[in-house]
Amino acid sequence: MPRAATTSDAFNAIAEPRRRHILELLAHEERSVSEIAAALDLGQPSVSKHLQVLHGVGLVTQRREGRHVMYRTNAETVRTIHEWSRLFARHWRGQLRRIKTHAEEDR
Amino acid sequence: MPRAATTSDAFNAIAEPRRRHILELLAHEERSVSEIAAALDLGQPSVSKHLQVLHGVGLVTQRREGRHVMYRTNAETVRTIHEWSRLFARHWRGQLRRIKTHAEEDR
DNA sequence: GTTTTACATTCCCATAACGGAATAAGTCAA
DNA sequence: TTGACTTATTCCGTTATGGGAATGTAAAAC
Repeated sequence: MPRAATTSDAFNAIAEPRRRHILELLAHEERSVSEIAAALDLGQPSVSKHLQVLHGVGLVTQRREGRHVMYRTNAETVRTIHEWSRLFARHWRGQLRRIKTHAEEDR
Repeated sequence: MPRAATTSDAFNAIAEPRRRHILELLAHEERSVSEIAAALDLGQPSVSKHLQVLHGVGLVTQRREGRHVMYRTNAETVRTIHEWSRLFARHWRGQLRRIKTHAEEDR
């Protein structure tokens, strides 16, 4: 059995460093494909393909604006990752601080 | 250029669903390789290889106990994932609730 | 030392990835 | 319609994967 497809879920999609960069770039503002390619110094086909992967798992939204297609991070899906990793929050730092920081880190 | 190695960082290591299961299983208590294999219904070689990947990126710790090797999740490394995903917390839920929940979710 | 138990490490193969080049497809302007 | 521009989709070659079987290594029991 080979590795799971990058489009199988958000966890596989964010395994690629360039896709994480794209998500960071699109977190605050919409960008077109060519803008992303310029910002990350990548070829346009590569960027398009990365965006299809991200869109496939719901990590970005897509909106056509004339000839351009504007992409933006869908933070709600990133939240899936956040929630999963939060399962381990109870074990961050030593056991002593657990009670003290429980309210903030276990939230 | 192929996909990044599963051992390149924690993001790549947790892309595999079975490795996430292992981390969940080892979050609260140490387990030996054979116990993990039994719990997840996987072959021993597969489990060993997954554990090497997880250990390589610091997601689990390793301790020999006689013939057994005990593994346990290293939550501190999972925290890396948590912190990255937290970058997007500002965009969870609508803009209106942002101020109200800022203290808890942006922490 | 020999046997048993517990893990780790090959070897194998089918599958999928990534980037780049080339090409296709969709949109607007004249 | 033709042409310019922006994005999407093949096609290609290189590389890594995950599982199973077989094998290697390490530690305890006898």
